[in-house]
Amino acid sequence: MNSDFTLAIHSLTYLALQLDHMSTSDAISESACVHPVRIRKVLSLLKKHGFIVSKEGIGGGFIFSKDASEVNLWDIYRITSDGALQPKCPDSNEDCVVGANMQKVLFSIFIGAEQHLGQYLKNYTIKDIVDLVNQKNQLC
Amino acid sequence: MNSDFTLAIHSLTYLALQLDHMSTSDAISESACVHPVRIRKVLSLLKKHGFIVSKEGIGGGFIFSKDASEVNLWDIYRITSDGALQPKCPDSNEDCVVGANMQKVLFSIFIGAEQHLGQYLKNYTIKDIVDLVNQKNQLC
DNA sequence: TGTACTGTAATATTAATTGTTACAGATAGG
DNA sequence: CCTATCTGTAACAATTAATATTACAGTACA
Repeated sequence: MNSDFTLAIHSLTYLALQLDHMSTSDAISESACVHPVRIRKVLSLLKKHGFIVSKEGIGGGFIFSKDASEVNLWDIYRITSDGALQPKCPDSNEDCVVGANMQKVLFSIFIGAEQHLGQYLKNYTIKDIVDLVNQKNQLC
Repeated sequence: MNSDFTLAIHSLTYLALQLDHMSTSDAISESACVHPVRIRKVLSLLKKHGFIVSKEGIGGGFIFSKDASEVNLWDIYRITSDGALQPKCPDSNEDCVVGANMQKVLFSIFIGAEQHLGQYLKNYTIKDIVDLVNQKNQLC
C-alpha cells in the first residue's frame, strides 16, 4: 500500500488540532516528514471531497471543514487508496485452466477483502485518532 | 501488496489439480507467467510450512501434501505477506504531538486491520479456489 | 505590486519488485 | 558411476512504482 492513506490521516489529525487557523502545507509536511508538494497533492483530493477547505495567498493554507467525528478511515481509504489491496499480478496463461481463470477469481476475492476491511476502518474516525494520539502523548 | 500471495495461491491451485504426479517449477511458471526461480522461492516457503513436498532430480518437482480443503488463504497470507498491509511511512517529527505519536497509533490500527482481513481470508480454502476456477471455466 | 500561499505538471531520484544468471546439491536411469 | 533433470539459493540486473524536487501559473492579502 502506498502511504497516501496514512499521510491523509496524519494531515487531517494535524488539522483537527489546529481548528482556529489555517495550516500551510509546509507546516504539515514538517510534522509528517515528507515533501510539501505531496501534502498538497493528497490534500487536494480531500478538498475535492469536502473534508477540508483551502485558501491561496498570504495567511492561506488548509483547514478542516467538518467535525473530526464525521470523517472515518474508510472514507479516507476510498479517496486515497481505492483498489490498493488488489495485487497487480501478471496476465497469466490463457491456455491453462488455472491461468485462464485465476485472475478473475482472485479479483472478486480481493474486492470482497477490501469491503471487509472497510467494515473495520469505518470504526475509526479522525476524532478517535486524535484521542489516541493525545493518549499516547500523555504517557511520555 | 507484492504478488507472492497470489503466486502461492496460483501454485497451490495448480498442484491441487495435479495430485497424481509432481509438477516442476517450469510447468507452474508457465501457467502463472513468471520466472521459475520465483516459483521455487515461493514454494520453498510453503514447503517449510508443510503444505507441499518437493523432490529434486529427474521426475522431481512439487506436490500437495495436504488436502486442498485444509489450506485456507489466511494460512498462505501469513506465510507470504505477513505485515504487508502495514504502510511504510517515514519516521515523523518527534517534536510534534502528531508526528511523535502517529506512527504507533497507526501501527496498532493496521495490526487490527490485518487480523480483521484474516477473518475474511479464512473463509476461502484452496478447494474453494479450485471450485471457483472450474466454475468460471465452464462458462467459457 | 510584492510576498506568501495553493495547484499542478514535468522531471529526477530512490526504493521495491521482478527477472536473470550461475552454480551447488539431489536423484533417477542408463 | 556418469549424465540429464530437477530443486535450492545467492548474486546481480532490469524494470517498475513511489517519492522528492523543481518550476511556474494563479490567487489573495497587505
